[in-house]
Amino acid sequence: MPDDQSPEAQPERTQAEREILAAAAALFSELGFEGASLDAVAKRMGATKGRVYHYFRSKTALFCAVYQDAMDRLEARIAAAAAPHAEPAARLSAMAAAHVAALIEDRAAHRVGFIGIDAAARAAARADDHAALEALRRRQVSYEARFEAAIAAAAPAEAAPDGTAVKTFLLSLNGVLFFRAERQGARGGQKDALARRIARQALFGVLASATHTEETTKD
Amino acid sequence: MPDDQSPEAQPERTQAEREILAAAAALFSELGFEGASLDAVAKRMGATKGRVYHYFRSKTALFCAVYQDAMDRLEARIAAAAAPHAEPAARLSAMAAAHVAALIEDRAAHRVGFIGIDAAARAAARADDHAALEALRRRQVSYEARFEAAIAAAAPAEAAPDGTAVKTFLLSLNGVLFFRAERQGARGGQKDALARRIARQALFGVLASATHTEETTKD
DNA sequence: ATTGCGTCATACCGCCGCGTATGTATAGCT
DNA sequence: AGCTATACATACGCGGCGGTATGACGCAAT
Repeated sequence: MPDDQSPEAQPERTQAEREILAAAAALFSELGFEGASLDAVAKRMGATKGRVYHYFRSKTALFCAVYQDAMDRLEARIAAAAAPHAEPAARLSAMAAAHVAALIEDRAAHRVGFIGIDAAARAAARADDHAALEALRRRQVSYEARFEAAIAAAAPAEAAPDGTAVKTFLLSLNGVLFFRAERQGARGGQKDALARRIARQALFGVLASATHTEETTKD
Repeated sequence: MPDDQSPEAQPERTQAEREILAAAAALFSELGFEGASLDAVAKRMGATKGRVYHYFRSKTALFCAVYQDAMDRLEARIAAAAAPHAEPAARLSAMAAAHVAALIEDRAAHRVGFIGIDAAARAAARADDHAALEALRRRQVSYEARFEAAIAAAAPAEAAPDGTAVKTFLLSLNGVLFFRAERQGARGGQKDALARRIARQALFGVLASATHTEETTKD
């Protein structure tokens, strides 16, 4: 079995590859996986489809490359943000803020993965494309598991949030991907402040809701 | 000018229409607007495309009908849930729980509107389709404004949540649409309990986060 | 019986988009 | 100078899908 699907070893991208990936991320983000045609991706770079197919086997492979690079950068940032904190609550807070900040920058690539991965899986014909998409899904799951563990560590031991609460928490963080890109041109400090505000709101939700659970059952 | 686009007066749907709408809601929800073909919708009912086009002008019109009916039911439930409560906090809590409960049932139709409305707008060619989609968007906005007002009424007056907090709150509620349909076959009581838990988590997030705002700015 | 209308099914057109096959220009190597 | 590999552009095949045109079948009214 060839190990050409090694999910970690992506030594470097060519400038030509990065240009294609940037155009693909932008168009996949705007129009979705099915809505964005490879001709449109190529035209965005002033090129034609032959160039895209020279570097990527299929539309699905291009999709996977976009999201895989985004996950590389995201995981690096999360690891860097979580490392200096030993206190569980501070760790979780830093992770959440770093997660949202990473989504704000790199917005296009993360919209791609969050919204279009199902569509890509349906359109995939080749077996290796399916395998690459499945690897990406597993990577999403393991990434979310890291947050689940951080939440469990930060929450009071007698009232750990359940799976639904964790999913709701993560969706609150990922909600920035759906915000209209109107105020996209904010300063770096603005973005960090926005990320921290969203992270705090989501954190209050999980922790507080789990603390005194099943109290106000009646309206 | 004919007033056949009256957004409120939908006297009744035929049985044949309801069957088409149900099939369309299911397929649009599973495959998205672009991924679901009208042939597939028809085949799901054991019919052909001619039947669909006999009752709906276009694919976009079918899409709009699905979501419009769902919004009719949703707004009716919200109004019924909010009516008996005069206390702002209780009102908001009841509205949020009713919203999530309505999304859990009617899941397919609401996934359609939440996920596929942009794709439908891009694919729309006819002018009346664009007008119908625009009306649906305005309806979404006015619906969310109702929650925004309810939040402002329930929050302490000196710290009203801003637009970002409100959007994050609504996305937390709408997160159920993204949950995998694995545990879909839950009892009615289970669904209500799930809806209340999600609503409580989202509520704790907005209100608590807004109350002592900008406190833990540093990690 | 005939006419007309509602209710579909069937057949077909046109377009678009993925993928491929082929040509071409440039750079590097010998 | 030739030979080869890289890096594209161009052109085409082919299937799928939205939309339309046409026809068939039943039923109700006359």
